[in-house]
Formats: sequence, structure tokens, C-alpha cells
Amino acid sequence: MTEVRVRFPPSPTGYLHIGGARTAIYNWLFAKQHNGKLILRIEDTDAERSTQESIQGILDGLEWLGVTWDEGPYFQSEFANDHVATAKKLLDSGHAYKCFCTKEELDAKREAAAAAKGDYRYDKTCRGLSAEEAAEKEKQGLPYVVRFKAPEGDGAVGFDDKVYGRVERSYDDIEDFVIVRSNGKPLYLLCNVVDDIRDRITHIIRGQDGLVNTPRQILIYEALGVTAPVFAHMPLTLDLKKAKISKRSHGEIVAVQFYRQHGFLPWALCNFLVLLGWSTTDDQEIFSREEMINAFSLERINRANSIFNYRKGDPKFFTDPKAINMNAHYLRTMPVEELAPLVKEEFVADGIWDAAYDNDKKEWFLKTLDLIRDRFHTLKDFAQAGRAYFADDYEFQPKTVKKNILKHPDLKEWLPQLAERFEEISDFTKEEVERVTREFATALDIKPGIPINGIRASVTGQLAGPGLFDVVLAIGKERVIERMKKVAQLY
RNA sequence: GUCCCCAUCGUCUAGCCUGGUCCAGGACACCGGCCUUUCACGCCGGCAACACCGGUUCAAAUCCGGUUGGGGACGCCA
Repeated sequence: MTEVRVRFPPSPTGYLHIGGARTAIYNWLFAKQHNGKLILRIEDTDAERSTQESIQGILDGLEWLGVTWDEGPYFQSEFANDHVATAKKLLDSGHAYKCFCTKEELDAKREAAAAAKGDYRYDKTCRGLSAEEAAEKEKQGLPYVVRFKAPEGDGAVGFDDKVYGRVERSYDDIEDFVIVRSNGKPLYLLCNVVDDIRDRITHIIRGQDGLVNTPRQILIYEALGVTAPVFAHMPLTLDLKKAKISKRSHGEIVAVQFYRQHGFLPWALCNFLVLLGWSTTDDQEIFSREEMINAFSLERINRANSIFNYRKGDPKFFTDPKAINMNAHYLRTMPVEELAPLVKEEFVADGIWDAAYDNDKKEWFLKTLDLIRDRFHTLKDFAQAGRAYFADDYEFQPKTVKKNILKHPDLKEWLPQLAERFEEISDFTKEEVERVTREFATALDIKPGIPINGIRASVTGQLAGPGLFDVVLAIGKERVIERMKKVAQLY
């Protein structure tokens, strides 16, 4: 059996967006499943729009996602000679011809067709040129493009798409398309095929927007006498208004980088993206890498486009709720040892990392992460909502202070008093702290919730959190007492 | 406009090929309850969909035709 070889060919005209990432992931999964190779090829022939920065961004994005490639990155621009040589070959073999029609002539015809509400297709003016006529025009220095001779007659080109099934396109619908510009530079349709042949690509998994190109590319394969690879077109990702998501109209929300910056776990994003258009029959939605590699199949890719459920300005969900939910799921279920280094990165960046978390305080660090992670959605939450456990410069949420502190003016005295009782506890355990707290409430004849919520608010700044006595133990006797004594500053 | 593709809860989807087991299952979101000092987790429950019309059939989400709706492509971009 021949080796499975797939490729991901981004054009470096911007950051890696989630649509591209999903394509890359599907290719990667397919390669892994078949012990094949994923080839990364940067399609940088559009020198105008390609940037070095963008290339780096794509590489970084893939790396972060964990999409590893086996060959490349190759750069399409380095194979220009191949493309030119192939165009010449097609010319020599009579599969293509030189067309001297000018852009102006063509534009005029196109407009005329549009005005007449007809559809435009190149009229093959130059297809009938004899060798002499063409040579003559060329000698005059007239610029020309190279056009592929589309087959004529009643036939059709077809192929069996792995997700869409049999796809056919009649010859009538295919015009003599341009494969080389008048400046001598070959176009995408040709370059892509040449590169895929050279890279011995066996399966092309790409977006459905490439579906209409496929028949023409198959024609090129045929003209070159090469068996075309297997095609699998995947549905597109649309926004809530059903428009194709794009960097231009959606901005950073569709950039992989955005998710990295907002505390997403790479695999959580991958898992979410894979599920956008692919599923199994058994309702499984959470997959480990290995499970996903095993379960994935081209045939189970959905044919309908899917919608990326993102509402701009949503106060609760900054991106698709399912993506956030999935991230939160991984955050609270992954081994805490694996979570720790990721949180460390955040803390280091935030300046609240303590080297002891890797040594003396490691056990405490892991235990604390485990304690607080249940209600977090992203890695960012550890340094924000969870800040009070690790630093003293935590913030007090205004509504929390209002509800759990200001509402009970007596807390100004109660909390420091209770703090003094805490100081006297020699055996500072959860049970002891709870007992002392409840006795305090009973003595004052107030609901235990008042001091309990007051403590939480003063020592964490947060309205919600783990069980208060776990919180107290995690933050530690000294810090808790100190913070409780400073409650007056909140009034 | 032309060509192509698609159509199940708000969103992601299962079921469609091989009609009956589907008055349509799961997940997210939402609502209620339990738990509880809070929020979350967890558990329990609820809301909510076969785009429409016709045909085939004893029987259609499933097959066929049409309509409507949506998307994509129509470049000397990739």
C-alpha cells in the first residue's frame, strides 16, 4: 500500500484562522490515523500579499495547536521553475495554448455578457490560432497568457469526493482557463497541481470552496498523465449571519492566536474545531488525541456548513459557548500536574510566579489549583479570579463588597474580632476554623452565612468560590487573619 | 445572473445510504429542582427541530420531484 501523504497549504496573507486550523487538524488526523505524512507547504506565490510575519504566525499557531508536520515547510515560490516547465509541457503537448487577447478586450466581453444577463465564458478566440499566427503575434512582442484547453463536446469530468460523493461537471461549464499570466508567472490552479504531484500527495482534504476548482485540476492531472489524488471537501464555517468567516470581516475572534491569548488549552480548541462538522454515531464529544486519531473518518464529515456561534459583544461568552465549555471541561478534568506548567506560564507573564511553587510549595500549589479550577473557564482565570490565592494585590469586585461586606456594617468590627479568635487556634484545621466561626455567629445570634460570606469577600475579593473553609486553609492562617483585619478599608 | 453544494432543536449534531424500533437521541446554551455559607461541579427534570408542497408506499426525517431559503464559485488571487 502506498503511503498516505496529505498537505496543508496556507497562503501567508494573514494569521492562522480557525477555518484554516480546522483544515490543518483534519489533515493531521488523517495522516496520523494512516501512519502517513503531513506536508506543510506555504503558498507564497502572491508576493504582494505574503509576509514573513504571517508565515511565522501560521507556524506558531500550528505548533501551539499541536499539529505537527512531517515535511516542510516548503515554499511554493521556490518551485517556480517546476511550474513554468509544466506549463511549457502542456503547451508542447497541445493541452494548452497561448492567448493574446488583452485584458481590456476580455473585460469588455465580460461586461457585455453581464449587461445582456448572460454568463461569460472565454470565447476561445485564440484557441483556433495556427502555430504560425501565434508565432507571428509573439514576434510582434504581444503579451500572452497560457490557457488550458478544456475538453469540448458532451462529456463531463467527475470524481468521487470522500464527503460529497460523486461530483460531475460537464465540459460545457468549463472554460479555457488561464494557467500562466502574461508576465510569465503560473497561476494557482496549475501550481497547486504541480506541487501536489511533486509532493506525491495522495489525499487532498480542503475546504468546500475548493470544490469548483477540482474538476479543472483533474483535467490538468489527466493532461499530465498523472492519476489524481483522492479528494475530500469539508464544509465551511459560517458566522451567525451565515457569512463565511474571514480574517477581514471578523477580526481577531477567528484567529487561533486569539484563543491562545485568552487562555485556551490547545487541545480543547482542537476538539471543538473537529466537532464543527464532524461527529461519531455514539455521542462521544470529548476525545483524547489518540481517541480522536482512531475515531476520525473523512466519510463522517458533515456536508452542511456549520455556524460558529459567536455573538459580538456577548457579555457572558466571548466566543462560541461550546468552545468555552469544552475548555472549562478540560481545565477541570485534566491531570493537575499537566495544568500546573500552563498556569505557571500565566503567572510568570503576570509577575506572580513564585519559584517555590516548583519546590517547597509544589504540593500546595497543585492542591490549590485543583481546589479552584472547577469554576474556571480559561487559564486566565487563575491569575484573575484566582489571584487572591497567590498574590496580595487581588481585586475586590464592587458587587461582592456591596453584597457581602457593606450590607452588614457590623462586619467592620466582627471580622477583626473573628480574626483574633483565629489567631488563638493552635490546630488550624478546616474543622476548627468552621467551629470557631459558627460559634462566633451563634454568640452574636446572626446567620453563619454573614461572617462566612464576609470572610470570603475580604480574603478573595470574589463573590463565589470553593467552600469557605477550604479557601481559608488554602490561603493560610496568617494571610487570612491579616486580610480580615483590614476589612475596614473597604468601607 | 450562471454553475455547483446544502437544508433535523437557538448552536454543534445522531438518525437518512439499507423506509417501520423516531409523537426524533446526545451535547452546548437556556429554565427549574437537589446539593449548599456562595458560585461552580455533579445529579435529576424541563424548553426546543425533521424548511415547505406534492408524489411513491400499508408506512417517509429517511426514497423521488418541485418550491423556498442559505452557502460557495464564477480573477492574468491563493
